Amino acid sequence: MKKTIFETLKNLNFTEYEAKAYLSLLEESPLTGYAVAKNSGVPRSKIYEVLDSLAIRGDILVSPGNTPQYSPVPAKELIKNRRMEAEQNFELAEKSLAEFEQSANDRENIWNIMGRIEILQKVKDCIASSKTRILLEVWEEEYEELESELRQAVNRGVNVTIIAYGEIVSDFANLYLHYMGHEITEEYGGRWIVISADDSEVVAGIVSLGKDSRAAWTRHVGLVMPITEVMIHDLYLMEIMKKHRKPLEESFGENLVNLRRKFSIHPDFKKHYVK
Amino acid sequence: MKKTIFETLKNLNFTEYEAKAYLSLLEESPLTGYAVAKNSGVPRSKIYEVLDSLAIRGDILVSPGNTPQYSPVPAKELIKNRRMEAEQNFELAEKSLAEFEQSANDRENIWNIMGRIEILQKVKDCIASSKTRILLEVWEEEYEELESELRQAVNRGVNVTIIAYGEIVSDFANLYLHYMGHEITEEYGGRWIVISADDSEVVAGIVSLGKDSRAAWTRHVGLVMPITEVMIHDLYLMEIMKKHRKPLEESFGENLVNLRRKFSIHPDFKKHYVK
DNA sequence: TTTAAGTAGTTACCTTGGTAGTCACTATTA
DNA sequence: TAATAGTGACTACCAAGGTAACTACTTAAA
Repeated sequence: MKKTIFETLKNLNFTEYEAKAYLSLLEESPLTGYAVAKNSGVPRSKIYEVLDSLAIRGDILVSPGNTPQYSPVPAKELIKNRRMEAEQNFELAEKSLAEFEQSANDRENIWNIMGRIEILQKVKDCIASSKTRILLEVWEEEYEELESELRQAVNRGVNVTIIAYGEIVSDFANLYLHYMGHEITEEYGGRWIVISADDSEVVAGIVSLGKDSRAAWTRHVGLVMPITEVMIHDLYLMEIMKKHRKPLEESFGENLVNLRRKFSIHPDFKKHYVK
Repeated sequence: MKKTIFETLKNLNFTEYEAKAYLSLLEESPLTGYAVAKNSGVPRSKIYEVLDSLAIRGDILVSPGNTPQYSPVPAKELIKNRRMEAEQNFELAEKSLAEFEQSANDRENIWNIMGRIEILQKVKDCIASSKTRILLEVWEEEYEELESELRQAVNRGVNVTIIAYGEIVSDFANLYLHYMGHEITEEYGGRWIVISADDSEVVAGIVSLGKDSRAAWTRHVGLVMPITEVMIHDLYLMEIMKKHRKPLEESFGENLVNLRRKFSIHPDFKKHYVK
């Protein structure tokens, strides 16, 4: 609980000492420098430079006198101010980086994306810039984070087809579900994501390894084509299954899950990716 | 020009090396690590850790291979991502600091505010939280920055009276102008600002010294009352002047500006405040 | 009235980690 | 061979964190 507060304050460019001092002032104020040091755990020998830097930034107020008193700017105001500063900086950044409007249309390279958040961000960008068709193979967990982007794409007139693992519901996309219990989910060795946008751009990779998740993004025809085709074949298969499940199950033994299991990736493959 | 770009990137938590590497990738991509080092001026021996940290943050993309290629995430996307992160952090901060809703209603202390921006921010907060009446003595330069807050206050039903130095126009407030040429402005030794909100809160100080500007904020009755009264007296005087200018000018010589000049603060007073 | 304890503030020094900067070394490729 | 590509081992610097020892003043109890 308290850890999150400190983390949050550090993200608002507080140092540890500054965070401690500010929080103890929020709890009780006004206080003398000595008292802030005592309550916050910041060494007395440091408290005045810490309070000074807070005062100069406008995060606390100083009441001068023989023993000055310190008081915090209310958290709400502080956040409001920080937000405005940040917004200004973003606008400045947009202006000064505007000249670098690049096409970056290389059909030769394969780009590596590290980290689950980054991967999902790239997938979102893909969806957002798509014009005609999206094929998406995705797990329930990731689908939830992509739903609003997908809905927007559909509203733009993009044809969205989703092959999903898990129990998802969608009123806007063509949906194909790979039903399965949770036990089976574990066996897969991890969740992956594959997206093909406008048959010209692909992101594919593992997303269940947190920071160690890896994906590739490419416009390389030699990859876009086969990956897109694989998904299309999967769709064929599912259409066939829908209509002819019984005869197929009979010919492959008691169920098709075992067949799937036979060809699946060995769970140990993870070890190659996780440091 | 280029300095601002580096400054801006540093504010988006780039290090100097990271900024150089990213900018050179924006100018030309994809590049090998070696080429990035060459174009950007980052030492070759550092370029890979720099590019790694950029890649892990998702600011650039890596195309693996015998000699990996690097490509930047377009500036627009980068800023969009940063903005989302920042917004999330602000919302988190608001939640975790919500418990510290303090009244901070001390009528005993006088709080020192350092820096022009911080002072104006405090004045804005005062205006925003006012309920009944605002008396504001202000220069044209500062008035412009406060106008929208003042307008909102009036729309809330707050009675706003402004004593202004300079040529300002306002269709919503009671406005009293101290007309004067620019030569006279210089003589004052600096611009000040005084605001009294709801007769219970006062901010007063100098705002023309940039970072060295100083102001006091207080709810101390011993200060709020006299300061508010001084402004009211100023208003009286201006009303009187409006109607009886001629006889007064006759009794004090050719004009009243000279009288004002006689009693004004000596310009050297600045030296006490500027380091 | 001296003593001890608490309050208030300052000076000096030390450690650590991250960033920056340099040199020297090995491969590989054209 | 020269340019390209990559690595390891240093040094320097600074901000942040951390500790110790000092002065000076006030208050309350022995």
